[in-house]
Amino acid sequence: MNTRSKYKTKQREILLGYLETVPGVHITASDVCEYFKAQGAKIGQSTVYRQLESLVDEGIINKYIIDGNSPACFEYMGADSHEEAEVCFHCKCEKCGKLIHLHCDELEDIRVHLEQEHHFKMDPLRTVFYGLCDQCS
Amino acid sequence: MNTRSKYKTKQREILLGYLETVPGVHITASDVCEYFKAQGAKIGQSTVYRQLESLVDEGIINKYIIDGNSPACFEYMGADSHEEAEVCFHCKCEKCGKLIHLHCDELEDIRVHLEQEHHFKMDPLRTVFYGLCDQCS
DNA sequence: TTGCGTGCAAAGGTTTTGCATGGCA
DNA sequence: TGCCATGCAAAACCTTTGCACGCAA
Repeated sequence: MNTRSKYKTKQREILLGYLETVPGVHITASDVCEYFKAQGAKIGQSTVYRQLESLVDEGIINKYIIDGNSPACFEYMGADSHEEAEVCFHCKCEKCGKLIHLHCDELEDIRVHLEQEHHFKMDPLRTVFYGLCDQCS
Repeated sequence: MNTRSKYKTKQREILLGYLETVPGVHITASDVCEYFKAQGAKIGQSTVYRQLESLVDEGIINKYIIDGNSPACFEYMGADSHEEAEVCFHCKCEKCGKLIHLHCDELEDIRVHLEQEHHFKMDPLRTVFYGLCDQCS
């Protein structure tokens, strides 16, 4: 998975450094671009997209597609994430659009249940629970 | 949910008539446009998008986003899906696109769990489990 | 030196929107 | 008649791509 040859460029270092400061937070590509701009670092958006894609391939960050029109979200998983890191589930409020991420054993159970009883390998990265959040319901 | 006032326009009727002929098949917005073109019916793409959105709101069709860049898929769920019928969960295979309908108590439990423990009112009509089906995994 | 990474600009494709017109109730 | 739906075109949006240059190893 991370056998691909990788140069250690300045851009990659800055990006990784930033992501490490926001673990468990959802970041969009344009968030990253704006952070770079605020830092005075001039980095093309193509580079941002390409680096993010690489980091996803390497398993260092995860990519979430919450809904088709809003931009994809990325989340730092830690450099050691290939070691069975904690899985995260997502709930999206249909009214206010808030995104909630849950770390919950009970939800983990249903993944096992789906696989064992229904032979369906659920992908937590892609699955989003839609509904109404606390305030909106 | 389906209290919204709705005119019964010709375009809506044709669209619904088409969708009913392809239950369990995933259709894109441009598929619909091409179907209309083949039928000789001149219907703007804005109308297609707006009608599809309405039908999703009414629970008559479901919308699936397989990946952020390819177009969204729609699927006919049946006109009676809003009648508190049996609650049905959906699993979508990311590889072959197959859609699986599940009636399962254990899945029903997580809905209760999400509401009681996490104060999140999950919407089963909208929520789709993404992953790999039996054959594809 | 090799060839991957970068940056800019432009393209790509899907979906949304503004506004005048048409059609349902 | 009142209001919603339609249609056209243009815009918006995120993301990808082509190509020349720069930089890591």
